[in-house]
Amino acid sequence: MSLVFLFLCDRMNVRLNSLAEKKAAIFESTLQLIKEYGFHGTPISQIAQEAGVATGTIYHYFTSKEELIIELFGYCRTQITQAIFKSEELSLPYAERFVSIWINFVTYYIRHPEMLSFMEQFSSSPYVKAVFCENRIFFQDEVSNFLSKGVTSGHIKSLDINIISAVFLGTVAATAKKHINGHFTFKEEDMKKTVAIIWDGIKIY
Amino acid sequence: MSLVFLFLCDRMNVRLNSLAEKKAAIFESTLQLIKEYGFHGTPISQIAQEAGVATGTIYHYFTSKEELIIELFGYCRTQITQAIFKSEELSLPYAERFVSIWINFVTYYIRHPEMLSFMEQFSSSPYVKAVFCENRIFFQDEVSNFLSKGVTSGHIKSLDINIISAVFLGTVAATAKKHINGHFTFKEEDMKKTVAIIWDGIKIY
Amino acid sequence: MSLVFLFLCDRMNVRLNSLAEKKAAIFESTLQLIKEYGFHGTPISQIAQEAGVATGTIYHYFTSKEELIIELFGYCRTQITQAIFKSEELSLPYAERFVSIWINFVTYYIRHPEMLSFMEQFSSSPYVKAVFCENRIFFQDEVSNFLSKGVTSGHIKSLDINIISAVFLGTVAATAKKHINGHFTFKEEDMKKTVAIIWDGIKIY
Amino acid sequence: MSLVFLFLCDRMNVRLNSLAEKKAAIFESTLQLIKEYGFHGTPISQIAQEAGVATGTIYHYFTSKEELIIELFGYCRTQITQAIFKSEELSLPYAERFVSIWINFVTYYIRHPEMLSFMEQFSSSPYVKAVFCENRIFFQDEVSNFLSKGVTSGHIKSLDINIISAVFLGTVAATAKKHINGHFTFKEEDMKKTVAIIWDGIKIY
DNA sequence: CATGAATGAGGATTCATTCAT
DNA sequence: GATGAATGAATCCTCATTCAT
Repeated sequence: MSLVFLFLCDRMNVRLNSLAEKKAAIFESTLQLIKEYGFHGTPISQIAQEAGVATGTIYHYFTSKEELIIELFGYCRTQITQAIFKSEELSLPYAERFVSIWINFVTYYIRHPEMLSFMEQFSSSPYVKAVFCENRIFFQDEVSNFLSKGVTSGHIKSLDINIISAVFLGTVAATAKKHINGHFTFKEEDMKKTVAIIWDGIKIY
Repeated sequence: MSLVFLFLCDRMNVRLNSLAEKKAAIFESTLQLIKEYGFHGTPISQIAQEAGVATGTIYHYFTSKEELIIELFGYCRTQITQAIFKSEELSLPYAERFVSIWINFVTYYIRHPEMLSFMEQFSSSPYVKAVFCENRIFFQDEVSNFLSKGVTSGHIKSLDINIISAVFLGTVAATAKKHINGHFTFKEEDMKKTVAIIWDGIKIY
Repeated sequence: MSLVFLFLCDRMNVRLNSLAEKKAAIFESTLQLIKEYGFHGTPISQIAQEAGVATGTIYHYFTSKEELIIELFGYCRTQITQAIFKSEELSLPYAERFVSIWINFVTYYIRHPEMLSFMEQFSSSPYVKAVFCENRIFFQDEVSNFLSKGVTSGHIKSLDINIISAVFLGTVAATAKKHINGHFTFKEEDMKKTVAIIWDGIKIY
Repeated sequence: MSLVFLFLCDRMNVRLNSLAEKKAAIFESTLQLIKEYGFHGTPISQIAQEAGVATGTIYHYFTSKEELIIELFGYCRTQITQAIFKSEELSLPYAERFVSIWINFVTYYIRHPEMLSFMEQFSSSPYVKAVFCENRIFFQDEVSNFLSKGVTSGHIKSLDINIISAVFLGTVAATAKKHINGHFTFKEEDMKKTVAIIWDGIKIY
């Protein structure tokens, strides 16, 4: 490879990184602020300041605050999906993976309360409409697929996927919220007990 | 009793009624608007217009928008509690009441999507802090009491109340949301299947 | 008439006046500022300040800056029409009225340079489109009517009304501009000479 | 001549051309945008995009937006002057040239509505002040000279040049505007009738 | 009590201009 | 020279809140 080629590659990487990095910085600052001050109460100016960029810069990356919010949802979904579907757990038996994913999910939310806060606020805001066009079900792609496989593979009772997914995701969110709000500190053991409840109700003996 | 006294009583009743009625009108208009336009995007002026009162009138009933929101939360909790704990079901066996309350809850949310929308938005907004002082757990008073009784009476596994309540409330909200968002139409039968899952995981055989 | 009736009338008058007065104050402040700083370069905040009201107040009277501009055009047209069609000149012979109206027009613009400035800027801005729906020709209602009558009554050559009106209005604006810009001070006599030019070309001997 | 010299000449020509071409491209894109979106509503960024250059490039050619606008005015004046004073009409008798120039002017504006729009907006904007230092009268150099000559040569009544020029330029602009706005389609014949009006009022029999 | 005009601080967005590459 | 990302002051507009009637 010529030096020129390497040089260009390098420059492109730098650019790509800086773009991705700046977007990520904006996303993270938005998440923190939304968690603290709520969906409203987080002006663009503050997001910019916290992200270390100028107000106008935000508008190079997003055409409006709404677009920022909607793209942020995509960012969160990606982050969450990566965190809960660990490659090293792919080979686990279904029951164990079910438990693992549920616990990973709750653990991720507990470690990233700003994600939970945002996802909850987003899902009950009018913005959702904007995403429903492409994704009719929230975590359909990954979580629902995983649960569907459980049904077809005979590990899970033959219930509608929406029922199962409501139970799965509903308990994840409620558990994480209880923990974050300080009502109860869920330790590994407590989480296991909690998933056990729903796994017992869903599994095929 | 003199006529004057009756007249005064009458006027007072009228006033009390009209006060309660006006507050309710404000609450309902707020709920509808928040459902449609989100927590932000619902100015006081619009709430007033929709409720058929002047902007300034709102400030006779609530000192600020925040107070309106917080009182609205109380209003919702009362409405919901009344709707799910039906007096005619008081005598049912615990298992049946458990199922009934869960279904009543989901059904109420489905019939009043503006309530669900508000409760969800409220619970992930910074306003919650204001209510947590008095009520450390959301439906502690009623729902948690009911679930606690299940533990002490030996119908429910001896798990921490927070675990049980997370599962109960989490599935209620998730189920109602799935229905309202149009992902799945939960009929009576589907709801029964859904509660069955968590009841199976919680009950003592 | 009862006192109550008079009282109500009085209050209504006061209100109507204050509304009309406030609108007029906003209009006048807008005209002055647009004359001085141009169509852009006149922020709403400055208009408000100059008119002695708060920024937000402007938005009680006009839904947007654009609406303010468009209503301002209507205001100017009314003012101008009142100024150039003097009732005491109604009985003059056509030729003399023609001259009079032209001179009144130029004189009005010279005395109200902010009106000329606004009308010129407005007529070459994209806002015009908004008014053309209702008024296909600018001063059609009054000026064009007057000129049309000249044709039908046999005082003016049988030319298309658009030709005559272009000549009439074009010279009015150009003359006033020359005066205001300080290129030439048009005295009564000079104006008479100028109208004479176009009257000679238009009249029927 | 050495090759090096030719080479340099060539490069300089290329540069001059490309400079002139790029400036012209910027001018034309500015004119189009101003016509469509008004004096405000045409950001530098859009001008750049339409002209096929980068935003920053504009600032190689003009130190500021204001300078661009003012230079654009000069560009327009040159273009217009070239278009209305046709060399092949130099030998026509005065009366015919008068008519010709007037018609050329209107025709040019009709073919280049963006020029009329710009000239009108410019002449009623605060920018004019910047040009008035050097040119106290708008088309003094050319049009006024031509009209002055008419007076001295005895073809035109002995009126102040400002009066004559107001009538001449005022009717040109008004006529072109009426045509462009779609109020009336001025054909060659109609234009002739229109100039005739003012020529009749100005000429010496 | 009720009204709704008035307020003005605050927030979203734009855009002329700069500057590192 | 050319580029276009970055800047942040400036602008339009909103909306919670007040207060005279």
